[in-house]
Amino acid sequence: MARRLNLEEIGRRAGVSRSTVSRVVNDDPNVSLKTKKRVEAVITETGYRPHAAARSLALNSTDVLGLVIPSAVETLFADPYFGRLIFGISRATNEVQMTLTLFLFGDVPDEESIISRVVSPGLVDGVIVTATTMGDPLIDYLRGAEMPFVVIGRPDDGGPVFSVDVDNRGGARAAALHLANLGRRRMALISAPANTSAGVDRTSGFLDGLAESDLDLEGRIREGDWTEGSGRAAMEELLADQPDAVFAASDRMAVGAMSAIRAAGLRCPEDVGVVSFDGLIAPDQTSPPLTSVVQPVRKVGERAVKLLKAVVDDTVALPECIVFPTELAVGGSCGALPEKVL
Amino acid sequence: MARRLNLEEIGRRAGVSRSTVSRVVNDDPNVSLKTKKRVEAVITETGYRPHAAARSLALNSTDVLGLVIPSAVETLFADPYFGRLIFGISRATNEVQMTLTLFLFGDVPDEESIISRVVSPGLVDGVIVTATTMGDPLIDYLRGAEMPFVVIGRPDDGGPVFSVDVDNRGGARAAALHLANLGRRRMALISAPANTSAGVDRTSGFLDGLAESDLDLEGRIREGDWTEGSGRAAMEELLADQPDAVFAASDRMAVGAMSAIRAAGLRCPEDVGVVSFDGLIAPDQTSPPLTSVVQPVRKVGERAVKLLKAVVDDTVALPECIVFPTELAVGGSCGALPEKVL
DNA sequence: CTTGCCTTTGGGAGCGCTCACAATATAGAG
DNA sequence: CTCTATATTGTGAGCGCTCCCAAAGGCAAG
Repeated sequence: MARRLNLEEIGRRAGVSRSTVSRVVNDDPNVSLKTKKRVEAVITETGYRPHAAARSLALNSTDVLGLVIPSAVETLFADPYFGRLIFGISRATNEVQMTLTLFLFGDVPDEESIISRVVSPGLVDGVIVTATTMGDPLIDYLRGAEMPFVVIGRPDDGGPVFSVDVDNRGGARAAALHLANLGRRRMALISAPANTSAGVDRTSGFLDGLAESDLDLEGRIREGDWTEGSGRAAMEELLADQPDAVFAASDRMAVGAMSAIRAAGLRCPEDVGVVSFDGLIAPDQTSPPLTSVVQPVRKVGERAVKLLKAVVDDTVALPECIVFPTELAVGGSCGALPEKVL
Repeated sequence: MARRLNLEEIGRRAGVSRSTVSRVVNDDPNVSLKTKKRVEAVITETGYRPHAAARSLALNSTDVLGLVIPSAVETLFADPYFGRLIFGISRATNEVQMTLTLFLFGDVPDEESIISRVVSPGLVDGVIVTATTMGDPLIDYLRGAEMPFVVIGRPDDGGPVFSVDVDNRGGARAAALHLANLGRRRMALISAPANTSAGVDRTSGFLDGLAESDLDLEGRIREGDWTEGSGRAAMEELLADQPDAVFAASDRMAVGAMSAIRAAGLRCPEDVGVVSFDGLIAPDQTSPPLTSVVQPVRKVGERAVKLLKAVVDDTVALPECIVFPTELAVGGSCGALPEKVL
């Protein structure tokens, strides 16, 4: 009665052997049509489903991918970026008929136990790592455990890894050039944490663009922590230096900056132009709509999954770094009229 | 050389049997200290980690929980609710030393393949289901597959299920009473989708509160879809009826409503008071700060995990429905002075 | 020295699956 | 009708782990 449903049992009921049932389940063409029908009937009737763990053990492959976010403090999660990324990765994972498991680090005590699960064999076939900070030991753990992985972002050290990133530097540079073209001269920067590759790249890209325009920050720079609150605080300080434009390294920080500008009785874009990075805020969510460097978050997620699958299947030769271009989406916050979009 | 690391191999190197190594790995006290040390040394030295799938097969338990969100359209994901919920669940899962896998339904083609994975044995020990719509067949699939599950929200039909919910009805009622106490008389409602239990409960709770105050909506009701845009559109329509207050069934919709109020040249709270549900928006993110019915999202997630674990471990008798209370957090948007908080 | 008890260790079987290969059935050609 | 070639099915072994029980070792009491 309480006999566990397995290949043997299905075979018994259909009058065939375990192998034949296995063939049917796995769409092996070497089964006669008649047998196949019979077995399929029994499977539907019993509601049999193969045991995933047994399959994983035999195949030494789980069809599960992991997504590791080592610095998932709750505030960080308020950023729409992660929702979007998780969504994109999840979709792509579904598309290749795999399952996604999530490793979010809360506080330090978790860490060790999570890492040990991440790298333990037989749980996931490979992992996507994102939001790492410079010098994060996780990468080395993964290497040591021979767990296939793909990094979203730019890996910190020179070691060869597979990675998917966006052109943070180019995007930030475009933001600077755009503001310079609009005649802004006293620009300010709300940068992202310098212990992340995105933070570093966006800052240096913005400085590149300024330099090309013969401009300089002259100290009008504050580091935020991706949050709206930090953007607001940074802007409040920066306003003392009377900038005529500000580049915030993330949408959330830009929203904070805009509220600080408004609170100071200044107008955006007339008094202070704002350009941000991410492109995740819908035009009708801020007024004026944010001009932002758009990064293709979903594409990044999808590409990361495809790349990881290739790494797992060993169908890719050398570590490759894929970099997606970014694009400036002009709203009203920078002072350009939407009609004047290049 | 390329000998796979397993219990047998570790045992060979430590001069003991696979059973002894297993005992060491699982902290079985029946091992002499000397042996234990020796085995542990080999384990550290080799970086051995037990094979999760093999373990799962032998134990018939995976230590993995699933989180199923069957209606994860991308827009839905823009709501801070899900980020918060996923975070809470993830933390709680880590705390009990388990792993979380995510089943997000994208579009319909995914569905079947995802469901079949959700209910397939050996992948997860149980699942938490949230954001279901009325009549979602998923619940029946889970029942049929004998997969332990816990629903977040109120299950649609009468069938006995384990569930964790918040007091949507009581919270919405409190919102109505609060506004009525402040002297508002022409209230409007931006409701959440009527095919969700939260939508239904928040609407009926609000109506309860109005009735107790001898008030009526008189048709000033529009259904939103949780998004900011839908809140804005709903408010634009409702303004024609000149309401003096509005209750939006979610924070996001309230933010949309506030922007519609502002766009119409009206003031909040003076002309139209606003109360929302969720309590996920920081006070400094809107001006004036939102008065909102706070639901303990993280607690809900944590409780769901604990309950599911109890169901999986079979340490709980009858299906129980846990309902968390909600609490009105008074900001400025309703017209009450923060000092006047009851 | 023997006996019995408790601690510690080892070996067999089995979890449900896949794979390789052997065995059988089927069919077509001679 | 026999013989091979091919299509189809069954069997054994093994993936790495846990559990159960038997075997071995240690120790104190008789």
